[in-house]
Amino acid sequence: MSSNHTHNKKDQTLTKNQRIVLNLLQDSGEPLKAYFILDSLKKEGLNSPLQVYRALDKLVELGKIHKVESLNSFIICNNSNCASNTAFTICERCGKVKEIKNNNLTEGVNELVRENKLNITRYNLEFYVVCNTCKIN
Amino acid sequence: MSSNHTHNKKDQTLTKNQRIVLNLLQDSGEPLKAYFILDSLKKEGLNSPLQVYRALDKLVELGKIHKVESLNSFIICNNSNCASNTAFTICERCGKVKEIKNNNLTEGVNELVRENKLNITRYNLEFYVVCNTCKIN
DNA sequence: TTTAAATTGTTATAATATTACGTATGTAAT
DNA sequence: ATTACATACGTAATATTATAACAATTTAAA
Repeated sequence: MSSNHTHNKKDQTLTKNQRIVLNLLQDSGEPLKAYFILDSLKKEGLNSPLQVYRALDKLVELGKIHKVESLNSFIICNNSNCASNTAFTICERCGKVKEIKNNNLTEGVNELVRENKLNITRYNLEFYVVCNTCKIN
Repeated sequence: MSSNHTHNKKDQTLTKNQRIVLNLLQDSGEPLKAYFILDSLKKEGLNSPLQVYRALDKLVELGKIHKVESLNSFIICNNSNCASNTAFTICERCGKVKEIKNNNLTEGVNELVRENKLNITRYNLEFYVVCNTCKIN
């Protein structure tokens, strides 16, 4: 049983559907839409939207993936120990999405949240940008 | 021609469909979904989803309303001179949505954006909270 | 090993949003 | 006033995103 994916222990507890959806998102690195995932995994045995949505829901719950709300898409979490707080940059020109992690911006936001003593349980931040590649061109 | 709505000059340039959609969102103060708006305005002459979506698109473009992405809903802008940057709190218990404006949090975010010299053109921030009312109960 | 919880597969349908097309309207330049 | 242009309109059809309902099965734990 070899695989070109690196899984941690916790991945072993995923069900088959959850695992193949996670692998696809992992390999892609880009945000993918539910029905694209469905089409891509037909050959793996996924037949209905609900199978995809159920896997996605679970993976979001586990913090392994995130939903990019304004794109109706799902992306692998690139921050292994991230909580439910998410922050993304989305390039307005090319659509590229990056998860922002552990930088001044997210630290600053966390501090602001603490300072302001809002009862914030989690947040989702979407920053629209012109990415470096697009900026040059 | 009297009205219980307060309109500024610019509202005069809105078309009929745009105006009745704006008025509904204004009177409601809550985020409303497109098809709810459609149902509500049947009697005013709105017949198809597209009429609603076109009005909503224009109003978003004008900055008079905002889309709350994670709710697929639209809410009146309560900050008359706001740009395309938006920040909301969303109560996880009761669903109440408030636009955050001109407070420490948004000022802080603006400063972080400046400091980090990201090519950010606009942002949408959604903070999930337990609102004061729900916190008590 | 029996019970409870979670997951599965399937069908159907709900909810959200856009495409395509032709018509009408308002505005500005000729 | 007439043309040209952009914007908005109305309507029908369709695409996209997501969930409900139900029965069967697997899994984990007591």
